[in-house]
Amino acid sequence: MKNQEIAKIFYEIAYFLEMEDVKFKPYAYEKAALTLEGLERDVEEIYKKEGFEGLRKIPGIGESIAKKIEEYLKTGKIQYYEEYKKKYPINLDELMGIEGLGPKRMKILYEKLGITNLKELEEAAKAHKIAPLYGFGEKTEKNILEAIEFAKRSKGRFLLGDILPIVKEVYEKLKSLKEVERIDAVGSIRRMKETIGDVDFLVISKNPKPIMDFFVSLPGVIKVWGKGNTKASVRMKEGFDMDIRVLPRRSYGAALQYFTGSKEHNIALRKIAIQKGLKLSEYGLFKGAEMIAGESEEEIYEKLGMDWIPPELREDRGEIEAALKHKLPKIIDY
DNA sequence: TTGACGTCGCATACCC
DNA sequence: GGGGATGCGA
DNA sequence: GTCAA
Repeated sequence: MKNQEIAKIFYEIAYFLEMEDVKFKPYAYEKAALTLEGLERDVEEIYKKEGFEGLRKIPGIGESIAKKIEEYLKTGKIQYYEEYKKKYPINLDELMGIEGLGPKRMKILYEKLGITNLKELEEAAKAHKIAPLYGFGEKTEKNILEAIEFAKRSKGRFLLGDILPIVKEVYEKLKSLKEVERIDAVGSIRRMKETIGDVDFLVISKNPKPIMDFFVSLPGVIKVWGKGNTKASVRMKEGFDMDIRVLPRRSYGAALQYFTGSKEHNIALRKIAIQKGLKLSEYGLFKGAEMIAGESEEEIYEKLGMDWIPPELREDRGEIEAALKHKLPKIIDY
């Protein structure tokens, strides 16, 4: 199955293009990569049976990207990618995962300091070579060092079973605050995925300040990434991150829907909205400037002509088609 | 052939 | 110290 | 670079 190998190359091409500030091509390559990853069929098999035209039928894959897939299947390489690797001989496997370090700053680090891997990045940061660079500073240098420590220890995803007890405890504490009118844990934790990247809480409140203060000083918080009036983010001692957002009641359902995801599910929903002449965002479902749904998830799905979809099914793997036909499978409850 | 491709909060560095 | 710009993450 | 208008 070559899908994953090719997807990885496309992600890296997207990163190279972002380094050069090319507009929108990164988006195209990322979309193609994402499609390949989620594809049931093996591209090699598609190509054998249906040839170039078969590849072109895959959504998000046009003339140019199909050619590159063909080239990879025939030769095991993609010239376009090889040239970028030559131009920027960087270990993206290691460096793409460093939080807070994106393509723009990576380019500067490579060009000014010749940094190509994690080890070199760490040495440069420890020797205080990074802070004086244009666009960097003391704070950024320190953040990079912390991000390296984190990347070394974990791969950034956590088992649901490991963090669920901690999240439940935090949830109960927040819920007991008098300023909290409602609270939900969303994201992959609400979808009950086996692995969780980070934890998201949504809150309704008219007085967010005390909630934010409480949140960033919870026991187990080892770092505050940021804290404002509507949004805060922390790292827990177990190594995972938690975010909290405060929202108005009128758009809470839309936010629940949006932040529960998955990303693929949301993209598919937005498309349905557009087909109906509507616009779906984290703020609500709109007909022109008028909000026609937003306070509850149920009304959003209803106005889109479908049954409410349980979070566990929201992966854009057929659940939307089923909900439009009102033929969702029942989830076994216990 | 041409326009859209999400958008926003936060932190940070830069400029005045 | 304030204010618009940029990078990043979501 | 891809899609849809």
